[in-house]
Amino acid sequence: MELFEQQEFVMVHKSGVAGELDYFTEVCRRHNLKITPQRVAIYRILMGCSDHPSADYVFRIIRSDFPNISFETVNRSLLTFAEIGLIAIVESTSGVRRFDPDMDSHHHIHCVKCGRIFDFQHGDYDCIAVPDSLTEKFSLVGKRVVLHVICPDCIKKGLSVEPVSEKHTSAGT
Amino acid sequence: MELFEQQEFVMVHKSGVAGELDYFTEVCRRHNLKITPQRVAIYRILMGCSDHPSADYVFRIIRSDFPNISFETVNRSLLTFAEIGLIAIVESTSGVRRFDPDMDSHHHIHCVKCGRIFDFQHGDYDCIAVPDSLTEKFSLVGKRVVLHVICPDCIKKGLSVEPVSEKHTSAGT
DNA sequence: CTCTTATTTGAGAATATATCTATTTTAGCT
DNA sequence: AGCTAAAATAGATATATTCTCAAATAAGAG
Repeated sequence: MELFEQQEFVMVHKSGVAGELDYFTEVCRRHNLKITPQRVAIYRILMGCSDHPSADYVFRIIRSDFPNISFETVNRSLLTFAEIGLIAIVESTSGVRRFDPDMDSHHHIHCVKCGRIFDFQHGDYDCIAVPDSLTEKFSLVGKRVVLHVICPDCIKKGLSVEPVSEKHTSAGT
Repeated sequence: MELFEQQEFVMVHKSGVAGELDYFTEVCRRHNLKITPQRVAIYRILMGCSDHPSADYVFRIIRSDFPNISFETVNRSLLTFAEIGLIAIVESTSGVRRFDPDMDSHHHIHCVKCGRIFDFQHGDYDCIAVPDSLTEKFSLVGKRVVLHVICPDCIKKGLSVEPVSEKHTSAGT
């Protein structure tokens, strides 16, 4: 499962609802991964997400179509997808691993109270320069700005609110 | 445990080995937290870390001095310290919560292969502007640039290396 | 279209991580 | 020294992730 070569191909034909599955198929082929119904279903769900689903979230959604699928399959597929660059793993502070189906350049807002993560676009941030001293040592895969905030909901709730458990609260963004 | 007011005080007298415990004491007092031997020991360990320890890491270290301390105490103390702004919780992709004893402005390099997190300083990044449209809605607590890379070790190890388990591998940075 | 094989799936157990509860201990005040 | 609210502890529980291996199957070969 090579990770190095993926970058040059990313976004070849990702646009359009029809093209998404072609893209998925192509990337899987390139990495000698079989196209299974489970993987297709998982990928479809990811493409319908505008937030940052956890494995558990995907698992719960997919079960309505696919009652026998195992959590293990969902989780392993997500990790595999991340390895071949179909999706990303989001940096988070909540202790639950979250995935990001959006591979276009974007940035994140983390609420330090509730752990929610919001996406935002900002052209200025897309083109920040990375020092040569770093690119000499590290192979750069991506970059992003992360803002730590207290979100409007948590501001409303006031100062003494504990972070909520994210168990079973949709994808938790 | 108020989170809002902390910013203005950060770095009041943090410099110097001697000053660190004074600072700790002062912040605890301000938040009506008791100065217990356990908390002091945990804070000392944090101040000796140049990386991003997990609760488990701190727990294992502290046990050599403090054989009876419980994991619960360590974990709760770390969360408390984060709440009062003595340390930060680091965004990570490994599924293990990590803490950052360094509260000065700095940025992170995440290895997407092994999950290690490296700190770096870069003046240009410290002063990136945050759009008004965001600060109007969100209460800004901090900001940072996160670079996603493959680290030198993982480059050396080649393409087909799986992410290593971080169980018992020091603090895992 | 069928055979073959390496990959993938799924069930259950194991491990890792984090939190809760109830009880005992103690820091810090008087 | 005594009091009291806060904190520490042990143990149980909840949550999240990974492992193991037998059974199922995608995809290429014939």
